[in-house]
Amino acid sequence: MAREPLTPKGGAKIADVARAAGVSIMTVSRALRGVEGVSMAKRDEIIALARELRYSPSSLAGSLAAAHSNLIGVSVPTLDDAVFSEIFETMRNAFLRSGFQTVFDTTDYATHREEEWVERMIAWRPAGIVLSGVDHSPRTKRMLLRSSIPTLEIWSHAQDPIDLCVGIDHFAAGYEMGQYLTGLGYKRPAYIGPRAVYDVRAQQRLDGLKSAFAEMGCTVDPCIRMAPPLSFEGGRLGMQRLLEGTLNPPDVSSILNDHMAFGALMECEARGISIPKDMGVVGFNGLRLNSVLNRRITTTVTPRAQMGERAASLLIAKISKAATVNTIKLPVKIVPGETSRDLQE
Amino acid sequence: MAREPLTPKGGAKIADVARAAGVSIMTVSRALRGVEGVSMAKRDEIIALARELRYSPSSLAGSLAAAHSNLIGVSVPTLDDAVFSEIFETMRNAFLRSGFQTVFDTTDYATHREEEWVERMIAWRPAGIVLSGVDHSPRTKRMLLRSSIPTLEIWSHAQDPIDLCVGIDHFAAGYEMGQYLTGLGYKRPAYIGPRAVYDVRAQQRLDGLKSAFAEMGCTVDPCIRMAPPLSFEGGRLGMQRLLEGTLNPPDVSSILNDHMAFGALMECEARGISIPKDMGVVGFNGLRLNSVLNRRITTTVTPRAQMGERAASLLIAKISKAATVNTIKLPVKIVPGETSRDLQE
DNA sequence: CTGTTAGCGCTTTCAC
DNA sequence: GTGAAAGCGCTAACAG
Repeated sequence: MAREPLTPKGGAKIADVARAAGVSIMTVSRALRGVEGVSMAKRDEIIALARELRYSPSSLAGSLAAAHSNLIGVSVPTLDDAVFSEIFETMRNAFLRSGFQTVFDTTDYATHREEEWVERMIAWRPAGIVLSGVDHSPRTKRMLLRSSIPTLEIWSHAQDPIDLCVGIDHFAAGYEMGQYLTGLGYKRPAYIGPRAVYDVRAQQRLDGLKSAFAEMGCTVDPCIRMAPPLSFEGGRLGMQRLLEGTLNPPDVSSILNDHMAFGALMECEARGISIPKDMGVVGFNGLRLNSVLNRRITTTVTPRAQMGERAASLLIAKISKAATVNTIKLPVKIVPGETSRDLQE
Repeated sequence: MAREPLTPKGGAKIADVARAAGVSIMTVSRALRGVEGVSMAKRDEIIALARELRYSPSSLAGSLAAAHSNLIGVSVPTLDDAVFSEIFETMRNAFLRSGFQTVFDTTDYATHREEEWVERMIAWRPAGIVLSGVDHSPRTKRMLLRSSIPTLEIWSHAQDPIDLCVGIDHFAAGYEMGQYLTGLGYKRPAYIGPRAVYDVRAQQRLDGLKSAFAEMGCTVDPCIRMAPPLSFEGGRLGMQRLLEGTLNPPDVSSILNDHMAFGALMECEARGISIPKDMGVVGFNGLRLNSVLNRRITTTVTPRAQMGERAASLLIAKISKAATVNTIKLPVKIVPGETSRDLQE
């Protein structure tokens, strides 16, 4: 057994601390974990000694022996989108407060990447797993279900959650925006977004939008499909494509998110198209950028921070086997800006 | 020993697979890890059997026994800043390609949070650790040094790296921008950024800027110090404060990053201040937003993707004990936009 | 190519 | 309050 010891530079192990303190290994273990059953005096002495010996407990050994870890795995499609970095940040903070360590990966909206990640993650026996943004492969679902690891889906209010779910109703959000726009008198909407397979939630919103317009006998056309990154540049490029591809521009453009919508506005500005006079533009999410614009983009504000908060507490509750609901649906809010107007006026 | 087994739902362990295959545990271990020393036939059979039994290997047990894990810990100050999410994303991808799993946390620029994170991280005996954006506490350095875990500092070109380092020279970057601006004839610069203690790198850039202006007998004043989030809103608010606090506005404002600079531009627009006629504005980083603006912000482009790439390969090289350099300094590039002009013309 | 032995560093259980 | 024994699930080392 001549292999290098796992502990840094052959650093102190629990046995070394025990020897130094003249107590058993178990007493050290209890003292360091703050578990009942050690006299105050001994505890303090042991803690001081451990520090002196620069003892660093091995989470690997600890979790293996204890049959549970404090790891929580979180998967998001991308950090490129401000939405997911906000949701993620809130969750991570909440988990940290409860003593959990977040392990994390991005999937680029690819279900097979998510599947591989779930498999790797399960191998670490985490306390919980959070999935977001994409639909999951059947194998992903199966693995998760069998693992009996508490699992939470965030962002979309799933109709058929694996376990727990916190999110918004994307179809309804799209529908509401559609109603708002038809209410203003818009009749020839266009759409700029990702390819359908790429982002299921976006597609659900588009379906909602279409549905609302269909009630007024209108179709959403054209639907410009962009490749990632779906941010500023994608929006500008999308609008360029939209305008160049038609002789009869739409009266309103619904765009995947506020950042893309901003890019689109820049393209309009460059072409001398006046918004909202010549065309309406609406985004999605209510991102921070919007708050500094002198002419704000009409958008649907999503409750990202709240979502992260609620998701974290729901998952933590489940991990500690507290009884709770399984599903939370959060509301969105349409916030009119100066990129749309009432056509009847 | 009546505790619940760690394996999901009492799932199969390596011994179960061995029994089913009629071979020893070691043969299964070798077959599943793809290690030399198992006949093709047996290997395929074992793999099929493992799949059938839904065997999920425990990374906990595996890493403990093997005395190393495939975890890499990465700490960034914040994901709010597009810069760090880009660097992080590139690194994470590179690590993944090499079979490493990224564990991650944000520190909000707080050295004590970084210190706590490093302590937790070391407990997992990761293959490597990446630190970014902040100066480290003495205890953080000591822990890392003693742990003998390969450590890489990214973003800043540290003068005294713990181990490996990939970054830019922030002082030089600030100085270069200062020279560029004095060259254009600017004489009364102002600055909008974070508090000095908050972000050491930003302070270094400011020092460089000051230094260049000092050579022309000019001082950078006022320096507006904002609290986070240092994004769009912070920039707008900062410019508001700057303009309201003086009767004699600066001839150029150097702003922490492009997003803040954009916010500042919005404030100028609202007040009827024409940029660059009445005042110059420069940002930092060359963020994506800039690429869609019709009037781009003069900025310093930083090589984020390259930084992440180089950092990952350097750390991986060190982990596999390949000989390499310890430090890489990357160049930045000033890209003039339409928010500054030559005052001599 | 395959198996046996001896742990990795810690926590559980149970006895004192 | 404290300790001894018995693993957690896996891999390194060595012997065939």
